[in-house]
Amino acid sequence: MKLSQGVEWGMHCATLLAQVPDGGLMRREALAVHYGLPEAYLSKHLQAMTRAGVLQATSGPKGGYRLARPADEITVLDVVRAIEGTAEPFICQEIRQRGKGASSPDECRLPCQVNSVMRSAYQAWEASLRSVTIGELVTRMPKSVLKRNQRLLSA
Amino acid sequence: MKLSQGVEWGMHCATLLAQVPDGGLMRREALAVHYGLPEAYLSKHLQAMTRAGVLQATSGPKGGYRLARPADEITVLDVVRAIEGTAEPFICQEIRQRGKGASSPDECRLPCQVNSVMRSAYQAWEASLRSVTIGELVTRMPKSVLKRNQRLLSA
DNA sequence: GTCCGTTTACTCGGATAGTCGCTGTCCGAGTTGTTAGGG
DNA sequence: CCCTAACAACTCGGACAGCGACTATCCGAGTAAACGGAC
Repeated sequence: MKLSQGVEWGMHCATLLAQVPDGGLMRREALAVHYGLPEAYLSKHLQAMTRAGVLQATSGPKGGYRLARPADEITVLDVVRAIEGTAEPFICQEIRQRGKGASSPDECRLPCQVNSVMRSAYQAWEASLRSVTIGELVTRMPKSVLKRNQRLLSA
Repeated sequence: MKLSQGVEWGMHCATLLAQVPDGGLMRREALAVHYGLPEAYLSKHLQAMTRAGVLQATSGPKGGYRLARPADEITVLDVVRAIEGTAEPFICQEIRQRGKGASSPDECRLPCQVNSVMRSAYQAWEASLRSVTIGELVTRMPKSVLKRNQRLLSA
């Protein structure tokens, strides 16, 4: 139960891209420099976010990344799932049906309660992440930071 | 973001130990056979649960494991944390303070919003797991299974 | 001056090693029941 | 017959390899701008 550090990178990059004026782009290197991250490895996560449909990439000169949708329509969960994948953290292996004390298939009509509890917790986690958008995160940032970013991004 | 399979093993073993009459014990081998699990590896997880204070181990002949507390006072979260550890899944590395666009320490008086969102989601996950006890899981099991276990455990 | 083709430089994407933690296994330390001997 | 002490067997605990996933990096494929020449 550990999240990849790429989640933090992806989240901050998404919030930064949300501050880029209108349809502007931002190069991979600019993102890396802004947060002091290794550019080569950051590309791996940006790539994943692009595949997941969170970012949109443009090749060639004047190319770069942009948000694929308005920042208010991208949830934190979207970013996390883009980087961490969509697989559930708990995978029930139905050990109740194995071994000496195995339950019959008839007794397993109802889903394994252990699995149900774990799934409920996961859904609560997802719901919490889904309730916040990238756009909201931007508005919560200190105004001095937003101003500085506006200045840096226009240059 | 992936849970160890040991969580499933630990959960089922805990529910089974909750069905042992009064202060009875259960050997490691008996637990492994009941669910068809490799005894050697299962010991690793039982060990962790013992260290965490969820189980209580007795050495020597007639030894074995028992629940350290009444089943109604052991939450699912207790078992999960015993096996997975108590470290938070998201560890904020404060990249907002690094790089060209670094925020000043004064601007970081408030906690990183990304970190706050991730922590809230984790707390929601924990709350969900804390709301269910091992005792409750036992009552939700099919009665035919409980009967069979009673018979197997008395022998 | 305008249009077109070539060149060129720049961007992202995928293929490639390195390292940490979970997976899987074994044997040793500690404890308790047992048993043999003496009183 | 009872008590004691050594023995033996059984249980859990920690130390030891194996493997997959995240970490970290590089170079190549593709693209669009820029430039030079022809009309």
